[in-house]
Amino acid sequence: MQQKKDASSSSSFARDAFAGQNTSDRPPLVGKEIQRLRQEHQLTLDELASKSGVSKSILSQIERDHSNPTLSTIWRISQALKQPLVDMLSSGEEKPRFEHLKVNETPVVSSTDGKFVLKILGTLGTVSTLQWYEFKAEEGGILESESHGSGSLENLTLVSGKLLVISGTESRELISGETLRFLTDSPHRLESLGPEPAHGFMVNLLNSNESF
Amino acid sequence: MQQKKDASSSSSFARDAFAGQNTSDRPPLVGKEIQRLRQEHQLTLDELASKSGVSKSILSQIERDHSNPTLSTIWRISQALKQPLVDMLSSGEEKPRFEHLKVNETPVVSSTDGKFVLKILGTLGTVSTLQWYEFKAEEGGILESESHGSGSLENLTLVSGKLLVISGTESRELISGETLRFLTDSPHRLESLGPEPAHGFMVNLLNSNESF
DNA sequence: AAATTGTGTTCAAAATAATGAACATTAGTT
DNA sequence: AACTAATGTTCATTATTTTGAACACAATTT
Repeated sequence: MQQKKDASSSSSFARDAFAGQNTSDRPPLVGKEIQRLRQEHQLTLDELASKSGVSKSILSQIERDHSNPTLSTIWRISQALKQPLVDMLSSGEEKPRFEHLKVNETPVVSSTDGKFVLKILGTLGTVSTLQWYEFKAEEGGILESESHGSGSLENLTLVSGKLLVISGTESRELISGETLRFLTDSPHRLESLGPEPAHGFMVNLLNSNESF
Repeated sequence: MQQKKDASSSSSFARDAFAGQNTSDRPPLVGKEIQRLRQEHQLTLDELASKSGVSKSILSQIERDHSNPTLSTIWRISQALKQPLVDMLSSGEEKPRFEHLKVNETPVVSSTDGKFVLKILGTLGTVSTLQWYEFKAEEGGILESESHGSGSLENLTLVSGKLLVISGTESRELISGETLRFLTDSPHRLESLGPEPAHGFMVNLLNSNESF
């Protein structure tokens, strides 16, 4: 279907009015940043076009935030400008100093029987993979996990209750206040021994070397 | 112009064969990561579709890397999953290149009056620098810290009590069950507001060079 | 000043991302 | 097993991005 695109007033992507600032309720505006980088490298649109393989015309539009670029387009531009893709996006995106997760916003994972509940407190996937959780498990609650990959490490700290940890053929019993680190390169299992519910904190370091 | 899109063999975006790993000569494959996050939040495609405003069908294709999403599409998904856009992209992207790691500067954690107690649960200094703690602070307990370096991030989860967090000029009040992440590239301060003692977990990512 | 060259913008056409509905598949019940 | 409900995939259509060529404009040269 053919339609006007560039006419100044009729683009459904028109956010020209906001071009100055990202108010965090819209996708980041990458135009300014791309233009800045291009000029920093002293490239013309033509030159960047041939370096990146992205057409000159769309570059022009992207720089003016008249187009909503595709992931692959952004990526090709970032390559040509030797700039980590992520930096290009984050520059325009305002970085909230605080990220405040309210109680009901914290993602929760629970075992099939609902007796073992994990609250996902945070993740970091950039370098190696890191995730941390708060867990609560009533008596008998069981959490079974597959291997997290070779070199992966799990760190448990028990605040209250009693917890049985089995990894591979070995097992340990944790009591309140203790911390246990163990390899999770094989299936493993946590079980709340009760009688009071197990409560604690878990930090997982996933070794993402090669596959994931 | 009309053309087949989804037929398994004929997409110009077809990189299915490479789906396992990003060799950094292609745009990042976000599918796996998006799917992981969606499942972590226990959402179905329908649910994520309505939360994000992105159609179910394109979500399905994006998760399988059969489509080359638009910036705004990725952004809407990241919003619905409460995940910084940048993290979603970087996870699949750059492999753990070895970046120059600064010497592990252990932060000076000063427990001013002894009312604020930090238990060091673990550290990881090899990759990026990571430390985690359990803390307990009776009413009025104050923890003041210097900057941990630019790009450093602190993650607090409060299990019980009430906590006031001040970083730079901003401040937040945390209540039981909430999580707060904030930049610690400037001096910051935690204060237990009581009356019951503040108890929680803290994860510090020091100078994790990637903006979050 | 006219011509030329360099640079960014717009146009019509082609490619493809996004949508909503229909379809397929699995999981759970009667 | 047959039905149903829930979830994911594919289809036909629509909306948009992307492209290459033509255009406009400014700066420099002759």
